[in-house]
Amino acid sequence: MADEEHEDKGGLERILADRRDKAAKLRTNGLHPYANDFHPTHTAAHALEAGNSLPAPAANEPPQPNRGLQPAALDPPQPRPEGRGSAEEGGPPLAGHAGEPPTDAPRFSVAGRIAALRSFGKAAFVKLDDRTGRMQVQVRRDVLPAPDFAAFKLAESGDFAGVTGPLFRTKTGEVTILAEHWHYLTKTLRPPPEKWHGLTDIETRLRHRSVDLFANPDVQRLFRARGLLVRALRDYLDGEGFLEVETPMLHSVQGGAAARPFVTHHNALDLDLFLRIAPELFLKRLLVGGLERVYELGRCFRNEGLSTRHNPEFTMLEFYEAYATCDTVLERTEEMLCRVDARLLAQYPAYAEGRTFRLDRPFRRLHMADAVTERGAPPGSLTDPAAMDAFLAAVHPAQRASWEPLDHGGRIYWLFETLVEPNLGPQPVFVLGYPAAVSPLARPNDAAPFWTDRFELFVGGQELANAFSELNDPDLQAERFRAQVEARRKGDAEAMEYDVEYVQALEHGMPPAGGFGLGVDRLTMLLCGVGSIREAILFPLRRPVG
RNA sequence: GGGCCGUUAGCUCAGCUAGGUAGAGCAUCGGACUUUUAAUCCGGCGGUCGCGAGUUCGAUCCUCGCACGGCCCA
Repeated sequence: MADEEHEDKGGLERILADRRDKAAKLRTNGLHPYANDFHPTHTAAHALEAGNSLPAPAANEPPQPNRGLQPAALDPPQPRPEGRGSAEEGGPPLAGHAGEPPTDAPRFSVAGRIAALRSFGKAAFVKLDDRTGRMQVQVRRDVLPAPDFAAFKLAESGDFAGVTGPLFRTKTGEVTILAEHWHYLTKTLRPPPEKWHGLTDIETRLRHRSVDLFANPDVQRLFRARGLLVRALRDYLDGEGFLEVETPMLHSVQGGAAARPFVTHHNALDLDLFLRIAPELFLKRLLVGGLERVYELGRCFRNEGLSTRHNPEFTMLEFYEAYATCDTVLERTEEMLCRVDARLLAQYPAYAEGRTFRLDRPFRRLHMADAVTERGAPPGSLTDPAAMDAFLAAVHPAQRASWEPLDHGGRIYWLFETLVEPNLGPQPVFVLGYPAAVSPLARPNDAAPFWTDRFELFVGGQELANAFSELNDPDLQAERFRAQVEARRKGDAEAMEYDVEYVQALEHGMPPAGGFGLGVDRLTMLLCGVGSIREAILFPLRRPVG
């Protein structure tokens, strides 16, 4: 059949043709190669739990634990009556092997993708993967009806199938379904990746995430963990009385962060729009409106380069809380992160291994002014621009081009980024007190208005969160916007635009508030030990093929 | 933008500092096999060696350029 018709064809082409032939043969046998008429009664994990009460095999070799995916969130095991499933009692054995189920044993219907298939001619072992794990199935010609066995013979790894039958333990102790019914569900045309090494090439993995997910259990686990993290963040904030909201992603004014935006166009209005770089200015309008505690978890877009830490679209959490301050937000940050991490580790304890940091409260606090002077900046340079200029000229002449255009506050922040940030170490640390010059939306410190009440949280040496007491003085905000506009005029493409409507909203009165922003992709990277943001995003931006 | 490394069968990789137009394992196909755990055994099929130039009698291999990717730096 296939081998003769297609023997002149090359590798992949041949494989596709052979598999299409099998699909055609299924149809010839009256079976649908893309059937959708099988209803599983159990997941793999549930069936395995049920099988745990089966007696261990009598064989000499010690029982082995079941292999396969770590089950995801599931109900606890159901207690089962004693004595069920024993090979020594019940109906007549189906064949001469130990550990076989009695005829009155309960039946389990499980469906999934064939992850492995070991055939012995008249019998076979099959591994079925579903969302909860991996279930072993034994297929035997003396058990299956003849049409089912014929259908099974056309199965290969990657296909989807459903089986029904009782549970038993193999001689090695693995809980297994003895298939009394084999139901073909989906024929796959493309072969799955190599069964031992899997799919490892990062480029292929990202371009074919669908394959990556079913071929690499770690990847599926990572995205389940990410989903859990997102849920835990929501649960925490919901529990604290925050309202989840959705604000525009299409902005007509660029603001809320220092970043270059994507530009798009609305045809009907003939209007250029920006994809949002941050939701901040809309969320704070909601405080003016009286919502008091709001958060948004959603996508932001920044037109920047790609790196192991940057994807042009990324997920950010921002929350705003009336009557909160930088200090109370800091406390909340510790609490939220510790609680979220505890939920992660309760379900996926392995993510604690290999960490270089511990989320133990309280996190270290470090004032930027102290951090910079500890690294050699003369204390006087923090208050005296001339002293700062002299210090930079003496110590960092080679980087003059990068610090010279900056104002005094900008130079302090430059020193922080240059001297301190690379040496923060892996443990969590709150860096407190940012110059107002680099914090156009933050409230100035009452005692020293050159500074703002702001912090950034660094963990694993990476910036994770940013928060501050919000600036709600409309006139001062207007002044800050004017400075941003001036910076844009001088060529700073990341500076904000003057947001007239936002200032007007502040003129209606925004309650004093604290605000917070967190990179969800980075949180995932950090807590799950992933080195690249591309790994933590299901479909990171790639250059199109061709 | 700069430096280094990579691109060989559907997948994972050898081969490249001996230049003689390709190998292994898995998958797949044919055969054997009713307790496997990367099953085993026997026999097949499968490749414009990333793309384009150059050197050479001859290039997967050497040289140059390009594309794509990875890591590091800015």
